[in-house]
Amino acid sequence: MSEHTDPKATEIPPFRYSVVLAQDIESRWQDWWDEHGTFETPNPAGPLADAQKTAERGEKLFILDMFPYPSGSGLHVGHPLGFIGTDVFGRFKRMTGHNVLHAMGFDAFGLPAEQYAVETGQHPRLTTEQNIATYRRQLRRLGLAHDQRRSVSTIDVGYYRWTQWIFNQIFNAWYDTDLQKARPITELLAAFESGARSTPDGRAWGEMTTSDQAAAVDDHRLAYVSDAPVNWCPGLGTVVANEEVTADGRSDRGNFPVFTRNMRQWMMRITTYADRLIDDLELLDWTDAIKAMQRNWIGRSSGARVHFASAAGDITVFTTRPDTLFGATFMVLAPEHSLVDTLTEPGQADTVAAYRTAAGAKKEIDRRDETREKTGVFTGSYATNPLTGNLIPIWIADYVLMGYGTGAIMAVPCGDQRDFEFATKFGLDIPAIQRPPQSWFEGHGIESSLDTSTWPVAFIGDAPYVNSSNDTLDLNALATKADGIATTNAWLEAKGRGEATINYKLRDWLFSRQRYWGEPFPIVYDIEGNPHALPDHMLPVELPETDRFSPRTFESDDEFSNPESPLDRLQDWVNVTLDLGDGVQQYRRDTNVMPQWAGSCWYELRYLDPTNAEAFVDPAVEQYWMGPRTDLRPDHPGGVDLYVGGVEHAVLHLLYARFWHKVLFDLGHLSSVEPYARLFNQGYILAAAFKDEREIYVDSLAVEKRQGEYFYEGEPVTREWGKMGKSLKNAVSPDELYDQYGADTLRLYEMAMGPLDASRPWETRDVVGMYRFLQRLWRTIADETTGESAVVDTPADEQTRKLLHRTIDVVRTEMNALRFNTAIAKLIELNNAVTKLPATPREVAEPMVLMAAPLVPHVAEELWRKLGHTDTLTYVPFPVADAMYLVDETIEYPVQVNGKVRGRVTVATEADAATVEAAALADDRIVASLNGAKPTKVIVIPGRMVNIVVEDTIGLTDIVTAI
RNA sequence: GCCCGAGUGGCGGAAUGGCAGACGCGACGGACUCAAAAUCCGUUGUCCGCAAGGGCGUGUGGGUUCGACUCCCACCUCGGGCACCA
Repeated sequence: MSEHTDPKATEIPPFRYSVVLAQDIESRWQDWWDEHGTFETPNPAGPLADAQKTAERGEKLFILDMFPYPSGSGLHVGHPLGFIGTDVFGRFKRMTGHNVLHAMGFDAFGLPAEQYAVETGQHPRLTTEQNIATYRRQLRRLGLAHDQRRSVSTIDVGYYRWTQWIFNQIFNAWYDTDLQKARPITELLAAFESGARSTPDGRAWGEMTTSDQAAAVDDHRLAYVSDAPVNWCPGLGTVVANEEVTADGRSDRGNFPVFTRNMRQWMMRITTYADRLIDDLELLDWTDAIKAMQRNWIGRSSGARVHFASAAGDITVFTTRPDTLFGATFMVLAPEHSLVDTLTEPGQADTVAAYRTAAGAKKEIDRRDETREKTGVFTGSYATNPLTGNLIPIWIADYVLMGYGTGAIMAVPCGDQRDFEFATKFGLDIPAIQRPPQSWFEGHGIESSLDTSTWPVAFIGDAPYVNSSNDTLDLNALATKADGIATTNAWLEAKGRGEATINYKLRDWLFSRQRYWGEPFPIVYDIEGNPHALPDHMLPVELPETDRFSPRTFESDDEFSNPESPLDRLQDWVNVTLDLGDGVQQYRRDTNVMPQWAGSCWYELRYLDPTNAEAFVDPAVEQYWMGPRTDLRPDHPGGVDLYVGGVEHAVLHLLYARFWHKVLFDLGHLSSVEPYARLFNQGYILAAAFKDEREIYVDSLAVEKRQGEYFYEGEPVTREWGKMGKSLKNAVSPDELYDQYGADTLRLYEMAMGPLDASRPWETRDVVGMYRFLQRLWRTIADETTGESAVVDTPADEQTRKLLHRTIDVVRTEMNALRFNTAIAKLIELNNAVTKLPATPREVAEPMVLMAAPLVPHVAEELWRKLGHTDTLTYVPFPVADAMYLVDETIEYPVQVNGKVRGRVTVATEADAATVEAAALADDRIVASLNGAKPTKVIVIPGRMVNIVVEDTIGLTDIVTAI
């Protein structure tokens, strides 16, 4: 001690776990792991193969994070929550005998990267690569145990070459509805040629022109060019998928208006997979919430198509209640329905035209302002109800949507609330066709009556039919809705007036974008405009270099502008001379690019075999990592063992990726039916955000708190909680935490603040608690003055040993279940107990370091070294509790009287119920509590507790009054 | 409107039929220091009580049970998703 010369110099011991020491430990171990390839995971075959190592490491386990989009603002502490969680789990599993595959790539094509590049005037490749470098640096400092050799980016030519290859697989496939699977298009062609399959118009194949033949085949492709209504977004200068349009008709990126326009675009026939995408959800270990969102998005409903005769020919409607057809008294078409022009009588032409214009314009304004008041106009025409033979008026109204069903409905006003409101407003007939139960009338406070003019609302449900018969069909005697539907469907089919069908909300996936920063299509068009997939040896089609990468955008409300693809400007690139088997010819390249979702549809597969130049993945490698685990469950679908990511991808990414995976499975390229066997949604990190009086967010870091009020530059601001991020100006960078505490503290805090699937508010001031714990843990094992090990080789006392083994037991269970917050609490308890010992016994120190290792790997490695070990602890077996120390010789039983704990007794562990009961009744405090009252019943739960039931509570009341 | 999920101290949270509030933050008290920071030790749901001890307490109201934060019914509040889907 030299306090006489410079007291301050000696105040902090030289080897205390300070942030300086933490940073030193962390950078040294990160370098060490890299140098030693610690986290390199062996494959069973291919370039990364090491059969011996694969066997040694144990059972395979594939852990996956939703890979990040490298944005220009870098990481904030909310991003790595899931990454840390999977890292802790992966490290734990490595120590319990698993060959863990864990890698991290980048989803780097797409609109935001391009927008960022446009804003900064730099080429998107440059900005994207810079952003990736920033992400890599920030992620590396977290000490994540990723196999760096497997880190792929969707923008790598070696990656998107295979994205293009997969596109061609999909293009060259069709869906066989009999076999319910995709098959190569060559098999369809063969079936047409042989006559096994009849052509669309019944002509013999040989009599068709080449162009007609091509069209017949193209009509079946799973990727196809279609001239159909799409979502045109002038503000972005591109079309977007249905899934990218918000409920109020705007783009989810940029919030620009979106217009429905017919355009020639690439589509993917995802609708053919609708049933399998719903049904196979059963096989997945996903939350019910996500499954419900997917089911809801696909929107399967069974019903019937019914054909109504009219002057313009048959009009087909879709209904889920064909049994209510007797009550259909009018028909409503969507304003955009193709038969509206034909059906409109001259006298109604002006009214109808005006309504259609207004309905079209309505899409441009914010739909939230729309009132729910029904509007509509009569066309002047009538259709025939096939059951009643009655002529029913045909109306148009915007409550009928062109995009669902057939864009036309039969209106049953007594049984559908919307139709009821419409009929009421326009004075149309509302005959009752069901007798609602008495309770329904009572619930609405009206007399039971079939006079619907007394009804306040439509009746929807199962009830006896009335007025539901004609000469050949009678529903009136049927008991249930199911019977009514089946009977009506049979009648419709027999008469050729309809058929049972299943309808879906899901639409085909609009797959092309008129932007620069994406995968080019591996497609060229011949002089007749027919698309041809480029053969494998012509892949990749590299994204051409240009400095004119900005898309042509338009005024956001310029509905009738037309998209201009940036690639269209590169005519030298567009026009090519190729030999595709028919001799050298002129072709034009497709100038669209794929949507951002393309690259994320299959990245997990490329992690498996990132350097394979012959195939997108080696089948043996895919089988090893993704093959169905029928040892776990007979119907296991295969796929990633644990997929962790945010709930925001519940529909888009997860639906698209499942679709591609199933196509590749059908075509024989994969052994797994589903890509992600288990999905875990981590919560968000929330942070306080502050708004000034203009409702504008202000920089959270500059907000001051005074007496419970918040101020920004002296002005009062209001606080709210939101997802951490740039837009709310409340992002906390991990760099700040590295500087203040180090990465281990950040990791530990993020895991300790709550369950992984719950959102939680970020509180920088709480972080210090985990920092203090690491200091105490360090001090338990290392001498703060010398930096040497402080553990002793004398055995631990019995009590400490028991605590250790109980901790091991719980920590193992909790880590397996991804409950890291409770595992951490147990480790803190153990360490706090050990702190009170005169010295730390090695038999406690070593397991404690190993248990902490998945959570705080850097400091754990350092302590492991201090304990005399020379290699990384990454593959050291995780401690196993000795059952011997999990039981005590005696147990303390809480003793309740009428459910309230009044005392406790200690008895031998093996004591039987009678002994425990006797001990409880003999306890002084219990005797006092009973105050002479006779127990009517004594419940002894072995190992748990005793409850004494006293019916006569006079004794107890006496005690209370005595006090 | 429909479909999910959640309501526990000042705060984050723990306990999934058996001792409510583990662990952490904050707060309060103490040690060290000239002092402060850092660190360490102790107390901390709430009310009554000098204390021993007791009352109350998991959004609200019922129910099941020897026993309910936990299970059931109804309601309230908050968060998320879908939304004129025929």
